[in-house]
Amino acid sequence: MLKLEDIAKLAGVSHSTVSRALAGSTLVNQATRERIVAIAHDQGYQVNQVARNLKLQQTNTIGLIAPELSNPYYPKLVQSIANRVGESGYSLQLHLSGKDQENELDSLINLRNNRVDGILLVTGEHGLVASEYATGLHKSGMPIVFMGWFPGAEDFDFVTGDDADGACQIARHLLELGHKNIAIIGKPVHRGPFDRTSSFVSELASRGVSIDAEHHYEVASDEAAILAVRRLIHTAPRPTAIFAYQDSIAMVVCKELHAAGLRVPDDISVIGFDDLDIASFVSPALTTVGCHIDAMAEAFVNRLTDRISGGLAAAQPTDIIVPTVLIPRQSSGHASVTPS
Amino acid sequence: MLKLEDIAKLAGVSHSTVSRALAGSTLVNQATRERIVAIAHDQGYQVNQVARNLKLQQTNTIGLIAPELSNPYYPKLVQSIANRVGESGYSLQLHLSGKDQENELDSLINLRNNRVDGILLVTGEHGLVASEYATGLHKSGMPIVFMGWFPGAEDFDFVTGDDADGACQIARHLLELGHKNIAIIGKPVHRGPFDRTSSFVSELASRGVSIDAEHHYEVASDEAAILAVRRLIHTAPRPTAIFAYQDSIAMVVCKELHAAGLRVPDDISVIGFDDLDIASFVSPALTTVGCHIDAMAEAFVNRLTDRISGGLAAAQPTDIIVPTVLIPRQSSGHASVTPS
DNA sequence: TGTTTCACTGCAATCGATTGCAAAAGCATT
DNA sequence: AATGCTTTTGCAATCGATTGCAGTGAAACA
Repeated sequence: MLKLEDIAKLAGVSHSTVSRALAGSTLVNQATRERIVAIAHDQGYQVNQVARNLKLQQTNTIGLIAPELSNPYYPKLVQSIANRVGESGYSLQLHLSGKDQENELDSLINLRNNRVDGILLVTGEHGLVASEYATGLHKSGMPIVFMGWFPGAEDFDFVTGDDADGACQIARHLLELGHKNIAIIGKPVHRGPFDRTSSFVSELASRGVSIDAEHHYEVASDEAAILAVRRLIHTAPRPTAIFAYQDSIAMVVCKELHAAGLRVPDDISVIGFDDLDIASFVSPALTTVGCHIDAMAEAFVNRLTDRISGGLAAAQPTDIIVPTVLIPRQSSGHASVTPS
Repeated sequence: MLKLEDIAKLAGVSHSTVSRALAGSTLVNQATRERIVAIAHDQGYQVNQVARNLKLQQTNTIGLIAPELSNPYYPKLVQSIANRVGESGYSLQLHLSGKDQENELDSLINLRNNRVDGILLVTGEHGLVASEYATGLHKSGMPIVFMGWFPGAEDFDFVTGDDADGACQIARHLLELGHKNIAIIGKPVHRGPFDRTSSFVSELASRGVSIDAEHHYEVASDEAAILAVRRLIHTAPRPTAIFAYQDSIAMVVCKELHAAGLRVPDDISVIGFDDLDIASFVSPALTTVGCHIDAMAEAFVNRLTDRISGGLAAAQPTDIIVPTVLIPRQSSGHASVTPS
């Protein structure tokens, strides 16, 4: 592997001059520079980034920690992020923290040891698991931007979709369709000011509709969601609509309703959350809420690169809330008048 | 950020001794070593990998190039690979080469400049785009392992699923179900000895069934697949089964058949390829062929790490063929006797 | 011709680790 | 106490870049 020294010998100059020439410095004679550049090009010289990183104390690398790729929401996000990171001239070091984010701490340590210039941390359902270490790292000057909300997120830069508003939109959508008897299959997580379930409930409440306690489930797995559906459909009166915490649950719900001989949306409407690509493929296509994920990824990455370049060094941490929109498809319809 | 020198001062020894102590070398007195390790731990010292990488001429980083994450096949693969890479103690640098692998060359250059220890290159439909550069890089000693087949793949280590056998299994499955009038919606790519379409055709031929030319489409997009379906269903006699090149196409096909009022599998059977997670979610659940992706990822990563550690330095490039299995679900059934 | 100026170029330090080799220290043996 | 042998430690080179500072040479001016 060629180094500066080798090019220097060929050009009959010192390695310093080669370094300057390749960097396009005006400190080197134009003729000399062109000659050096030509030689370097001929020889296929490429800078050794490792050495460069050590000297410059920066790596042009951004670390990304995301929980997993099995949940189809994340690949979509990671794809967008990777594209933006690449466009910004950084390399991406990817760490999957695991479904329960159990590797989050290790990932952070690893990224720190590798001296990445900044970290994008996508928190999952468990919030910020390695919060102590992350806080220390952040305080010691490592730029970190979070995606998702967790208690204490306000101390950092973070980006999130406006899930609360999305949930309100769903609530209004269902009310407009005449639903009054609505069930929730949520998750046992609470995202504070961005919580889907509580926003949904309070929006309904503000319009005079309340959720029956036996129509409100918090499920931690697909299996639990199936059980919830089985119990829900035997309550009387049966709910005419189900709000599922996320598309992946909504899909399971639809499947189970179908298995039970109920038609969606004729007998029961189902609405999800996230706008997964698959949501439009299932039958019936899922009514859902989502936000423009590219916009979200762009805000995410830009905020980090701004922090890295120091332009925002002194600025207070801020949150970026990306709007969500309702995407009505086939799984939601008018409330059935006579639940059979 | 603390460095060896700092710990050395605190311990009253030289930085060399600290380095050795932390590496667990026996060249340092046990008592001294324990004292140093304790101090380093108290101070939260972590080695600077960048400096270490420069000195050791290795980065403990593996580069992964994959086309994209929009096609749901890749996230599944990337997840498995990332897990294996992590378990092996390497970091992962991810590059998405784009749907048409247009960034493949840039990604390779970047990985080389960052001196990754080895490269996992997942080729897409376009084969190896940056073949000249990749070949040169490989010859110059960079370990590279490929996933997927392309002309010339035999010169490298590569891993692939046994698509040819999978296609044969589909052929036999359809024959057993009594299908004789079968259509193909393939892709205009040819994967040589692992080609799905040609294996499918020849397996059928060897059992006395041939494909009508007007029942054989090569489509490059979902839209083209839809058009193909529209034309297929108006041919007489209408085919009783469709073999789709991949699950994502099969799903589109099902959707379009449904829209045309045809029932799957009662009127037409549909079989895909890849065993995407979604395949079991769509209705009807898709009969498909897949291989154990974890096994494939493991073989992929292990081969690379073996090359890196030099154990296989002299060994000839070899291919690893991962078996595929048929997964019969609901989208395939007995041939309809009287196509309406 | 001697001096000043300015455009280039090279020397050498630096980034933070690892490691061969030499030196020092410890200990036993005579 | 002198010698020899081990064990332990430190010096200094090295990895391959970047860059402040000093030095060179030529042109310009007196």
